[in-house]
Amino acid sequence: MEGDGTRGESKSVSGRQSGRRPTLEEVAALAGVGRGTVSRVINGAPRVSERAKDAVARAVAELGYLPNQAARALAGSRTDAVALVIPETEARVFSEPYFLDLIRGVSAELAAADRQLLLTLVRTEAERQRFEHYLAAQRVDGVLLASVHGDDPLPDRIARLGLPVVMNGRRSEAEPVAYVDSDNIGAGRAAVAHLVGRGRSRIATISGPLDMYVARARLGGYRAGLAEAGIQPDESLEATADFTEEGGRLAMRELLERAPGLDAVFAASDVMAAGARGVLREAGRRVPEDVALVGVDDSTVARLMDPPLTSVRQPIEEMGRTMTRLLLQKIAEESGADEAPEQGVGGQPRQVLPTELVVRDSS
Amino acid sequence: MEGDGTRGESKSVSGRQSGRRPTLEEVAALAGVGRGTVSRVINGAPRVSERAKDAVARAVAELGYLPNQAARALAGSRTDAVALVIPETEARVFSEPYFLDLIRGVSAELAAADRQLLLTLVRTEAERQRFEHYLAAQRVDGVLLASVHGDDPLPDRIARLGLPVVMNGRRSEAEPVAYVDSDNIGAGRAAVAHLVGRGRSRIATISGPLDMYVARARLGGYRAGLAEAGIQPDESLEATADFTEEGGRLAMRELLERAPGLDAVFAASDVMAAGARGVLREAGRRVPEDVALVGVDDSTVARLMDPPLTSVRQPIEEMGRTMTRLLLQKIAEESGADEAPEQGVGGQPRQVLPTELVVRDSS
DNA sequence: AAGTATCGTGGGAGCGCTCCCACTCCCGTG
DNA sequence: CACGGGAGTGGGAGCGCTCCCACGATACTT
Repeated sequence: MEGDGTRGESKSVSGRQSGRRPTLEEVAALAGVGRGTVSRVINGAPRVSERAKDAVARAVAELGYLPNQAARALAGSRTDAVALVIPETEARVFSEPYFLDLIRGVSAELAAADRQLLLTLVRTEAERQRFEHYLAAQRVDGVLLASVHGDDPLPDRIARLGLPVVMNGRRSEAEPVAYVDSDNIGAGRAAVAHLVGRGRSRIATISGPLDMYVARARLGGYRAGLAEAGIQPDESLEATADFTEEGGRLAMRELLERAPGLDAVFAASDVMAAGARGVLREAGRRVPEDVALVGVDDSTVARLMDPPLTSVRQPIEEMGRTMTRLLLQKIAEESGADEAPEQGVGGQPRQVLPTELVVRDSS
Repeated sequence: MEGDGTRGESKSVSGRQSGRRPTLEEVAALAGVGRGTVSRVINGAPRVSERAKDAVARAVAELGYLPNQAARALAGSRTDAVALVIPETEARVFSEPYFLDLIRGVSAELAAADRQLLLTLVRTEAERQRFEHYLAAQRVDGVLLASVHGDDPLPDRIARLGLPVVMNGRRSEAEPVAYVDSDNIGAGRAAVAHLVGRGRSRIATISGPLDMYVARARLGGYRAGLAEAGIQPDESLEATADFTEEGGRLAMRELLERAPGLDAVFAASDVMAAGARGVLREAGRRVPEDVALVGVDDSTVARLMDPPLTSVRQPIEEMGRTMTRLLLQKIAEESGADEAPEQGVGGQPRQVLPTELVVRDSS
């Protein structure tokens, strides 16, 4: 059928330059150089004369040339795209703005490097399968993985496919895969130090699920903080929840029962702090007069609480940027293997970003 | 002698140079058919014999064949990718979970259709430029546009490029571009009807910025609701804010001053309601006893407020799904132009999804 | 001076797919 | 019993790019 005309005619609308989109070949012709030279200029390859660079630049500008990504990917076997994987399970677990901030950081950094962001939310096992197919089909150059659970095999599986990976958060202290995390231990310590500074001594904590490293780290920080202040640890002051509001509520009830004399609570997330706050109110404890309260995340929730919640801020967007930078670096090293002199043996890059206490009225 | 050792031997797990992926050609060879036939089977083209279909399916399974997307895109001039554009300006404006929910819906629907999601956050003019380049470079088959401002030229510009577009929300009542919106007028009406049912009669409203259709629509719904209840409209009961908490605070102060006798407030977003709630507390007005409060979005904020906020829920994720479905349909129609189903003359598809009142303690 | 390393360059050879034309069957028809 | 025609098929011709080899020109050796 000739009826396939869509191709030619829909393009003629853009009209401004000659109908079709210009190709490398046309640029080369106009610049009076060969295809190879144009390609080198476009890709910033080293040995090209100034004269050629100039001519090509002019031709590119005149024709409004834009490289065809598909052709590039086919010929160069790379995609200029990076996947950001978010396991939906955790979307509830962390306070919502978290992922948006992370995406923001990743997106910005990727845009700056002229890379595409492929967002993949995997919630079901089926979607996970599908995603692994994706990877196998080499549709991306690398993978960013958001908050992974303690026993998630995905990171290793991806790494085994030979694809560069960087995670947000880690699965354990000795994480073998490259990651960017925030200083969760520091977060716990800072919170406790602050509470101690406010004259509190019966400081309880509501931690996250202990199969998550982030939860263990914050709990560890809490204990370290107590130790540093010379306060005896007391197991009856430690309760475990699941990062949800309801979990925070339950844990707080438990704590009040076990240790009615507590005068402060460090909740490992703002949302859990919100739950705790409700229970405290029901129990007739004033915040901060009777019980001081500190959360983690510095999310909207913290600001909207009554009283506004003191919280440990994580540099989420910055984590997104950092992990992206790390990944791009790994990708670059991988392709130009000879170009990576400093890289030692088997050492995966890891980075831990500092957290910061934001003091409000709840403490 | 097949010197090609297709199977088994190239199992070196060294990682770097992973065993080559099988190509169409190899599948064809194994299935004992031609390339064309395999392509037809893979793409579900019509006239292929059952026998051939079968042989190909078997070969595909055996080799673990996955089509190379880049090659597909190059040869077929389509990308199987869709861009979701979120203008960052509004990220603050709407309550945060909004976009994540939207992304979730889009992502799910796209995954089901085996399409890639390209997320693009444009915050600066520079990023906007870059994005338009992207589009011009035809790296996507279509574009989804999230909450666009009243005077944004982007939708029209994209449409002019000949790319299918579907927006979330609209710029005005007579939106020329295809869109999916929620029933904002209905939201206002429902809120007012509910408040009237609770015996309130001096019902105020805090609306969003009136250059946004969504704000005008909710305000319109509010007025319609009053009219339906036979209540005289009163301009001193209408205040305008900007969808932020601080804006809600300012508007509430203004309202208390202008109309101290008010007994209810319909805020056009939960976040603004939260701001208003603070002011009411400072002013010694109890919620809901003295003043009933209703928001819109049914976000986390609503649940965490004290008392929990009655709010009009929008089906955000469903909007994401719907707009994606619409877009995919447009894309399909565009390529297989003769297939165009019921779609009439020049009419862009539009859909308005219902909202739903979630009653809590604030009213 | 000739020889050798180096730079800058053009262009052939694909990358893996879709498109489409040509071809073979094999049916029904006149 | 030849004939037109549709169903089913194979494979050539690219899509626009990168890779890489070969080549001439320049620069540096000895």
